Amino acid sequence: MGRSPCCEKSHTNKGAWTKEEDDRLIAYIRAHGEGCWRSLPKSAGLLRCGKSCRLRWINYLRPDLKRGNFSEEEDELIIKLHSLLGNKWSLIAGRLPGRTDNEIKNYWNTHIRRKLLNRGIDPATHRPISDPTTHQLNSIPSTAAAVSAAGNPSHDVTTTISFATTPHHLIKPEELEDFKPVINSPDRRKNYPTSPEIQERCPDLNLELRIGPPHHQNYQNDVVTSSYIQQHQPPALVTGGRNSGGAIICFACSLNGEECSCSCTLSLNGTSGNSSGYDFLGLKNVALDYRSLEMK
DNA sequence: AAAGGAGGCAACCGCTCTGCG
DNA sequence: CCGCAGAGCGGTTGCCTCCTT
Repeated sequence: MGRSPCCEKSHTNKGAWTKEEDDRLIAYIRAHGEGCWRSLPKSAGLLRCGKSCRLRWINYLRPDLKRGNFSEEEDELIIKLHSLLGNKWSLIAGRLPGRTDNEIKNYWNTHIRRKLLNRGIDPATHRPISDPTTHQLNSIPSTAAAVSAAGNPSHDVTTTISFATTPHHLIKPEELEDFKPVINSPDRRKNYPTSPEIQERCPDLNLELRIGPPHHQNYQNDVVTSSYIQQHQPPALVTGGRNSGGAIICFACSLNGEECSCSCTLSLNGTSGNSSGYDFLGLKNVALDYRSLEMK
Protein backbone atom coordinates (compact mmCIF):
# COMPACT_ATOMS: atom_id res chain seq x y z
CA MET A 1 0.00 0.00 0.00
CA GLY A 2 1.58 3.20 -1.12
CA ARG A 3 1.70 6.35 0.81
CA SER A 4 -1.31 8.50 0.17
CA PRO A 5 -0.71 12.00 -1.11
CA CYS A 6 -1.04 14.79 1.42
CA CYS A 7 -3.92 16.18 -0.57
CA GLU A 8 -6.02 15.53 -3.61
CA LYS A 9 -4.09 17.71 -6.01
CA SER A 10 -6.80 17.88 -8.61
CA HIS A 11 -9.14 19.50 -6.13
CA THR A 12 -6.83 22.01 -4.54
CA ASN A 13 -6.13 25.60 -5.35
CA LYS A 14 -2.63 26.76 -6.02
CA GLY A 15 -0.94 30.09 -6.18
CA ALA A 16 -1.65 33.21 -4.24
CA TRP A 17 -4.08 33.07 -1.37
CA THR A 18 -7.24 35.12 -1.50
CA LYS A 19 -8.52 37.24 1.34
CA GLU A 20 -11.39 34.84 1.83
CA GLU A 21 -9.05 31.88 2.14
CA ASP A 22 -6.93 33.77 4.64
CA ASP A 23 -9.98 34.63 6.70
CA ARG A 24 -11.16 31.05 6.70
CA LEU A 25 -7.78 29.77 7.81
CA ILE A 26 -7.42 32.38 10.54
CA ALA A 27 -10.91 31.72 11.83
CA TYR A 28 -10.37 28.00 11.90
CA ILE A 29 -7.05 28.17 13.72
CA ARG A 30 -8.42 30.67 16.19
CA ALA A 31 -11.22 28.27 16.94
CA HIS A 32 -9.34 25.00 16.92
CA GLY A 33 -5.68 25.86 17.26
CA GLU A 34 -2.76 24.72 15.14
CA GLY A 35 -2.12 21.14 14.19
CA CYS A 36 -3.67 18.36 12.12
CA TRP A 37 -2.73 20.19 8.96
CA ARG A 38 -3.75 17.27 6.83
CA SER A 39 -7.35 17.41 7.87
CA LEU A 40 -7.48 21.16 8.37
CA PRO A 41 -8.33 22.18 4.80
CA LYS A 42 -11.40 19.97 4.70
CA SER A 43 -12.52 21.00 8.16
CA ALA A 44 -11.98 24.65 7.39
CA GLY A 45 -13.63 24.44 4.01
CA LEU A 46 -10.47 25.27 2.11
CA LEU A 47 -9.47 23.83 -1.24
CA ARG A 48 -5.83 23.83 -0.27
CA CYS A 49 -3.17 21.31 0.57
CA GLY A 50 -2.53 20.95 4.28
CA LYS A 51 1.07 21.84 3.79
CA SER A 52 0.04 24.96 1.97
CA CYS A 53 -2.21 25.95 4.88
CA ARG A 54 0.57 25.42 7.35
CA LEU A 55 2.99 27.48 5.30
CA ARG A 56 0.52 30.26 4.84
CA TRP A 57 -0.19 30.42 8.55
CA ILE A 58 3.43 30.22 9.67
CA ASN A 59 4.86 32.60 7.12
CA TYR A 60 2.12 35.13 6.74
CA LEU A 61 -0.93 34.90 8.98
CA ARG A 62 0.48 34.21 12.42
CA PRO A 63 -0.41 37.11 14.70
CA ASP A 64 3.04 37.37 16.26
CA LEU A 65 4.79 38.04 12.99
CA LYS A 66 6.82 41.19 12.70
CA ARG A 67 6.23 42.68 9.28
CA GLY A 68 8.46 45.25 7.73
CA ASN A 69 12.09 45.80 7.00
CA PHE A 70 14.90 44.16 8.86
CA SER A 71 16.85 46.43 11.16
CA GLU A 72 20.61 46.78 11.01
CA GLU A 73 20.81 44.85 14.29
CA GLU A 74 18.79 42.01 12.81
CA ASP A 75 21.06 42.00 9.76
CA GLU A 76 24.14 41.59 11.87
CA LEU A 77 22.55 38.97 14.05
CA ILE A 78 21.51 36.94 11.01
CA ILE A 79 25.03 37.13 9.63
CA LYS A 80 26.52 35.95 12.89
CA LEU A 81 24.00 33.19 13.36
CA HIS A 82 24.52 32.07 9.80
CA SER A 83 28.25 31.92 10.40
CA LEU A 84 27.51 29.61 13.31
CA LEU A 85 24.65 27.56 11.97
CA GLY A 86 24.87 27.72 8.21
CA ASN A 87 21.62 27.46 6.27
CA LYS A 88 19.65 26.36 9.30
CA TRP A 89 17.01 28.98 8.68
CA SER A 90 14.60 27.64 11.23
CA LEU A 91 17.24 27.82 13.94
CA ILE A 92 18.16 31.33 12.89
CA ALA A 93 14.51 32.31 12.82
CA GLY A 94 14.17 31.00 16.34
CA ARG A 95 16.52 33.75 17.46
CA LEU A 96 14.62 36.52 15.71
CA PRO A 97 11.21 36.99 17.26
CA GLY A 98 8.51 37.58 14.71
CA ARG A 99 10.60 36.49 11.77
CA THR A 100 10.10 33.28 9.84
CA ASP A 101 12.62 30.94 8.35
CA ASN A 102 11.27 31.61 4.88
CA GLU A 103 11.51 35.35 5.39
CA ILE A 104 15.06 35.15 6.65
CA LYS A 105 16.03 32.79 3.86
CA ASN A 106 14.67 35.17 1.26
CA TYR A 107 16.25 38.15 2.97
CA TRP A 108 19.58 36.40 3.07
CA ASN A 109 19.49 35.51 -0.59
CA THR A 110 18.38 38.95 -1.73
CA HIS A 111 20.05 41.40 0.63
CA ILE A 112 22.63 39.96 2.98
CA ARG A 113 24.51 37.95 0.39
CA ARG A 114 25.07 41.08 -1.61
CA LYS A 115 25.93 43.03 1.50
CA LEU A 116 28.62 40.54 2.44
CA LEU A 117 29.96 40.42 -1.09
CA ASN A 118 30.25 44.20 -1.04
CA ARG A 119 32.25 43.88 2.15
CA GLY A 120 34.52 41.39 0.41
CA ILE A 121 33.22 38.50 2.46
CA ASP A 122 32.21 35.19 1.01
CA PRO A 123 28.63 34.63 2.23
CA ALA A 124 29.09 30.88 2.15
CA THR A 125 32.20 30.74 4.29
CA HIS A 126 32.15 34.12 6.05
CA ARG A 127 35.79 34.50 5.12
CA PRO A 128 37.38 37.28 3.12
CA ILE A 129 37.05 36.51 -0.55
CA SER A 130 40.79 37.09 -0.99
CA ASP A 131 41.49 34.47 1.66
CA PRO A 132 42.83 31.41 -0.20
CA THR A 133 41.14 29.11 2.31
CA THR A 134 37.86 30.56 1.20
CA HIS A 135 38.23 28.78 -2.07
CA GLN A 136 39.31 25.55 -0.46
CA LEU A 137 36.30 25.57 1.77
CA ASN A 138 33.96 27.16 -0.69
CA SER A 139 30.32 26.46 0.04
CA ILE A 140 31.16 25.18 3.50
CA PRO A 141 30.04 27.57 6.21
CA SER A 142 32.68 28.34 8.77
CA THR A 143 31.33 26.13 11.50
CA ALA A 144 31.24 23.13 9.26
CA ALA A 145 34.59 24.16 7.89
CA ALA A 146 36.05 24.20 11.37
CA VAL A 147 34.56 20.83 12.10
CA SER A 148 35.90 19.58 8.82
CA ALA A 149 39.33 20.97 9.56
CA ALA A 150 39.12 19.45 13.00
CA GLY A 151 39.04 16.06 11.42
CA ASN A 152 42.25 16.66 9.58
CA PRO A 153 45.30 17.30 11.75
CA SER A 154 47.18 18.75 8.84
CA HIS A 155 44.90 21.78 8.90
CA ASP A 156 45.67 24.05 11.81
CA VAL A 157 42.64 26.24 11.29
CA THR A 158 41.01 28.24 14.04
CA THR A 159 37.85 30.11 13.21
CA THR A 160 37.09 33.10 15.35
CA ILE A 161 33.48 34.16 15.38
CA SER A 162 33.24 37.52 17.05
CA PHE A 163 30.13 38.84 18.69
CA ALA A 164 31.84 42.09 19.48
CA THR A 165 29.94 44.05 16.89
CA THR A 166 26.66 42.37 17.62
CA PRO A 167 24.32 44.62 19.53
CA HIS A 168 24.61 43.11 22.94
CA HIS A 169 20.94 43.24 23.64
CA LEU A 170 20.27 40.87 20.79
CA ILE A 171 22.34 37.88 21.81
CA LYS A 172 23.26 37.03 25.32
CA PRO A 173 24.69 33.97 27.01
CA GLU A 174 21.43 33.11 28.69
CA GLU A 175 19.67 33.45 25.38
CA LEU A 176 22.05 30.99 23.81
CA GLU A 177 20.59 28.42 26.17
CA ASP A 178 17.42 28.67 24.18
CA PHE A 179 19.09 26.87 21.32
CA LYS A 180 18.69 23.68 23.29
CA PRO A 181 14.97 23.08 22.96
CA VAL A 182 14.94 24.39 19.44
CA ILE A 183 16.89 21.37 18.31
CA ASN A 184 14.66 18.36 17.82
CA SER A 185 11.72 20.06 19.43
CA PRO A 186 8.42 18.72 18.12
CA ASP A 187 7.38 22.25 17.32
CA ARG A 188 10.47 24.35 17.02
CA ARG A 189 8.59 27.56 16.48
CA LYS A 190 7.19 27.42 19.96
CA ASN A 191 10.61 28.47 21.15
CA TYR A 192 10.25 32.02 20.04
CA PRO A 193 10.85 34.31 22.94
CA THR A 194 7.49 35.44 24.18
CA SER A 195 8.58 38.98 24.78
CA PRO A 196 9.96 41.03 21.93
CA GLU A 197 11.57 43.36 24.36
CA ILE A 198 15.12 42.33 25.01
CA GLN A 199 16.88 44.27 27.65
CA GLU A 200 20.43 45.34 27.15
CA ARG A 201 22.82 43.77 29.56
CA CYS A 202 26.55 43.36 29.91
CA PRO A 203 27.33 46.25 27.56
CA ASP A 204 31.04 45.67 27.98
CA LEU A 205 30.89 42.04 27.05
CA ASN A 206 32.99 41.22 24.04
CA LEU A 207 32.05 37.65 23.45
CA GLU A 208 34.13 35.81 20.93
CA LEU A 209 33.98 32.17 20.05
CA ARG A 210 36.98 30.41 18.68
CA ILE A 211 36.58 27.05 17.08
CA GLY A 212 39.88 25.30 16.79
CA PRO A 213 41.17 21.96 15.62
CA PRO A 214 41.81 19.07 17.97
CA HIS A 215 45.20 18.83 19.48
CA HIS A 216 45.51 15.15 20.19
CA GLN A 217 43.30 13.43 17.72
CA ASN A 218 44.13 11.80 14.48
CA TYR A 219 40.88 11.36 12.68
CA GLN A 220 40.98 10.48 9.04
CA ASN A 221 37.55 11.63 8.09
CA ASP A 222 37.15 15.15 6.85
CA VAL A 223 33.84 15.53 8.57
CA VAL A 224 33.39 14.26 12.08
CA THR A 225 29.94 12.83 12.43
CA SER A 226 28.19 12.00 15.66
CA SER A 227 28.06 8.35 14.75
CA TYR A 228 31.75 8.40 14.05
CA ILE A 229 32.46 10.05 17.35
CA GLN A 230 30.28 7.62 19.23
CA GLN A 231 32.35 4.79 17.83
CA HIS A 232 35.59 6.38 18.99
CA GLN A 233 35.73 6.96 22.71
CA PRO A 234 35.98 9.20 24.53
CA PRO A 235 33.09 11.09 22.95
CA ALA A 236 33.97 14.29 24.67
CA LEU A 237 33.44 17.75 23.32
CA VAL A 238 35.47 20.04 25.50
CA THR A 239 34.95 23.71 25.99
CA GLY A 240 37.69 25.91 27.31
CA GLY A 241 40.96 26.22 25.51
CA ARG A 242 43.11 25.15 28.43
CA ASN A 243 41.20 21.97 28.94
CA SER A 244 41.15 20.60 25.49
CA GLY A 245 43.15 17.48 26.10
CA GLY A 246 41.43 14.66 24.30
CA ALA A 247 39.04 17.09 22.75
CA ILE A 248 37.46 16.62 19.39
CA ILE A 249 36.53 20.25 19.08
CA CYS A 250 37.73 23.01 21.31
CA PHE A 251 35.44 25.92 21.91
CA ALA A 252 37.41 28.62 23.62
CA CYS A 253 35.50 31.62 24.64
CA SER A 254 37.44 34.76 25.26
CA LEU A 255 36.23 37.88 26.92
CA ASN A 256 37.72 41.12 25.67
CA GLY A 257 40.56 39.16 24.19
CA GLU A 258 41.39 37.38 27.42
CA GLU A 259 41.56 33.64 27.31
CA CYS A 260 38.48 32.14 28.83
CA SER A 261 38.93 30.46 32.15
CA CYS A 262 35.89 28.29 31.91
CA SER A 263 36.60 24.63 32.39
CA CYS A 264 33.28 23.23 31.43
CA THR A 265 33.26 20.03 29.47
CA LEU A 266 30.48 18.72 27.35
CA SER A 267 30.18 15.20 26.19
CA LEU A 268 28.23 14.16 23.20
CA ASN A 269 26.13 11.73 25.12
CA GLY A 270 24.60 14.65 26.92
CA THR A 271 26.49 14.61 30.18
CA SER A 272 28.28 17.67 31.30
CA GLY A 273 31.65 17.47 32.96
CA ASN A 274 31.19 20.75 34.72
CA SER A 275 27.69 21.96 34.96
CA SER A 276 28.75 25.41 36.03
CA GLY A 277 30.41 25.98 32.70
CA TYR A 278 29.11 28.07 29.93
CA ASP A 279 26.50 26.27 27.90
CA PHE A 280 27.44 26.97 24.33
CA LEU A 281 24.36 26.96 22.10
CA GLY A 282 22.45 25.33 24.91
CA LEU A 283 24.09 22.03 24.25
CA LYS A 284 24.84 21.37 27.88
CA ASN A 285 22.05 18.90 28.21
CA VAL A 286 21.61 17.71 24.69
CA ALA A 287 23.61 15.73 22.23
CA LEU A 288 25.29 17.73 19.52
CA ASP A 289 24.17 16.38 16.22
CA TYR A 290 26.82 17.18 13.67
CA ARG A 291 24.43 16.28 10.91
CA SER A 292 22.69 19.53 11.68
CA LEU A 293 25.94 21.37 11.11
CA GLU A 294 26.95 19.72 7.89
CA MET A 295 26.20 21.76 4.88
CA LYS A 296 24.92 20.40 1.61
C1' DA B 1 4.43 55.55 -22.56
C1' DA B 2 5.78 50.92 -23.47
C1' DA B 3 8.82 47.00 -23.29
C1' DG B 4 12.28 44.32 -21.22
C1' DG B 5 15.10 43.11 -17.31
C1' DA B 6 16.12 42.56 -12.53
C1' DG B 7 14.97 41.93 -7.94
C1' DG B 8 11.95 40.53 -4.15
C1' DC B 9 8.99 37.51 -2.05
C1' DA B 10 5.20 34.14 -1.50
C1' DA B 11 4.36 29.63 -2.41
C1' DC B 12 5.49 25.00 -3.93
C1' DC B 13 8.18 20.70 -4.06
C1' DG B 14 10.72 17.02 -2.46
C1' DC B 15 13.10 15.17 1.06
C1' DT B 16 13.99 13.99 5.96
C1' DC B 17 12.74 13.22 10.61
C1' DT B 18 9.79 11.59 14.26
C1' DG B 19 6.04 9.24 16.44
C1' DC B 20 3.04 5.52 16.49
C1' DG B 21 0.75 1.14 15.59
C1' DC C 1 11.82 -3.88 13.73
C1' DC C 2 9.17 -2.11 10.01
C1' DG C 3 6.14 0.78 7.55
C1' DC C 4 3.04 4.57 7.42
C1' DA C 5 1.37 9.23 8.47
C1' DG C 6 2.17 13.70 9.92
C1' DA C 7 5.04 17.52 10.32
C1' DG C 8 8.88 20.38 9.30
C1' DC C 9 12.85 22.04 6.67
C1' DG C 10 15.62 23.84 2.86
C1' DG C 11 15.92 24.57 -2.05
C1' DT C 12 13.60 26.14 -5.98
C1' DT C 13 10.10 28.25 -8.78
C1' DG C 14 7.18 31.61 -10.55
C1' DC C 15 4.64 35.74 -10.18
C1' DC C 16 4.54 40.55 -9.19
C1' DT C 17 6.58 45.03 -8.83
C1' DC C 18 9.91 48.35 -9.76
C1' DC C 19 13.52 50.23 -12.50
C1' DT C 20 15.88 51.22 -16.71
C1' DT C 21 16.08 52.11 -21.50
